[in-house]
Amino acid sequence: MARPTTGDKPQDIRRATVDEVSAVGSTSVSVNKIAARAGLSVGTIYRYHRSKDELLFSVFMEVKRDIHAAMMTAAADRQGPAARIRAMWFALVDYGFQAPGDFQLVELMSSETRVQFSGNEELKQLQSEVLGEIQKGVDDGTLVNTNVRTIETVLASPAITLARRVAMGRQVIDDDEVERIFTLVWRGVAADRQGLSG
Amino acid sequence: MARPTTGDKPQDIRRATVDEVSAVGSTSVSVNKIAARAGLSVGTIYRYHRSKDELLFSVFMEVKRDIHAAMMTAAADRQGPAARIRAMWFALVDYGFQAPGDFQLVELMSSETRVQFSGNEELKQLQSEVLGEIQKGVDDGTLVNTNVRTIETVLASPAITLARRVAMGRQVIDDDEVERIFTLVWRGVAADRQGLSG
DNA sequence: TTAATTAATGAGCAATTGCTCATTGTCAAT
DNA sequence: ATTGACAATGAGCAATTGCTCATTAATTAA
Repeated sequence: MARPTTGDKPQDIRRATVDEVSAVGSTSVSVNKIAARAGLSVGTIYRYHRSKDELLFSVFMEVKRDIHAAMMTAAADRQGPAARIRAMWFALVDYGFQAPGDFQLVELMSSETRVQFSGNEELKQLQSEVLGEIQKGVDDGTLVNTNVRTIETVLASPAITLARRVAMGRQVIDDDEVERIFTLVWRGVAADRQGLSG
Repeated sequence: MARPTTGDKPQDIRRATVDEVSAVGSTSVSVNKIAARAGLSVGTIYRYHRSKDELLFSVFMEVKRDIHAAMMTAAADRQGPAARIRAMWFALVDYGFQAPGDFQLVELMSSETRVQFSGNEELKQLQSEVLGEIQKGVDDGTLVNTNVRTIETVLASPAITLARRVAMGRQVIDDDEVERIFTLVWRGVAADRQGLSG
């Protein structure tokens, strides 16, 4: 008894938002242009989102969830902290390789001071799940016995750097380089040396 | 035989630009607001800079030079790659602590695909000086024998992450955390272990 | 004084922004 | 057919943008 939605508008909007943000930046992005890119009218965007801020934050959260899910799925069939963390790390980098725009959106929006960010419970939840995986590694002696956040910083930073480079198309990064970086990072955070070559 | 400039306008413009960019982002920044923040009129900005793009890029380059100089100065009186690289690393983090806005501007502008960036000779020069320092470490056996760019990525990424956190005021980072992070990173890139505790 | 030269101003223009809302399209039930 | 309900449209508004340029301020040389 109503006009049905044609196509998958939310998905179109998300795709257009990611494309536009990764093209012009998260702050100078324009709703009018997102609508044009999605092949929709502005009004339609405002049927699905209350404001520009809400639109950006909602797409940001979707992407965050996807990245988190990719990491957790990769870890799912691995046994033990070493294999799980390695799988999560490569999943993170891989996500950046396959969806550079998604990654750039997250990066750009994280570089801003947004009230919505600090204090968001779901965001905290995702973060603590990752820290939990690291904690297991510390507990069983796989990882060096230090602050989990410290370890997380050392692990995540190069992964983010790598993914960002791909997102910017600045340079091509081959699998060997990714492997080399993980090797160095793992040397740093692993408690003992497991098959290292000077 | 002409009206003299009063005050240091270029410096006022730089400060206002850094503040405005770190407040609203590099793409949505407005020349009108920079002028207002600097206590100048728009026209004056355009006496010193040809366009908005040129203004942003010129301030970006100034900051880049400052950061580079801080690293090189810190390394100047150190002997040997280990001490020099350590000094450079802490100088980089320290810069981010003391001038968060500067750091945020560099970060935000580097996250964009700007034609001016790739192909800029001065930028390449700064980068190659840093890589040269690392190369010395590889040559004399201090650092692990792998690609210098790989080592640079592993070293720089957490430093950038740290500085960004400070820039965003997201959390307070004490000296111990900085030291802990450097310890882990150095474990990763150093050829042998020098006084490490599991 | 007067002329020449440069510094600095800020009203204002064309273009673009986020967002609204009157209108039209499309379905199910009557 | 007609009606009620929702989906989707896009012209248009008030505000803001990057930038211009006619004007004024401040100085020295003649």
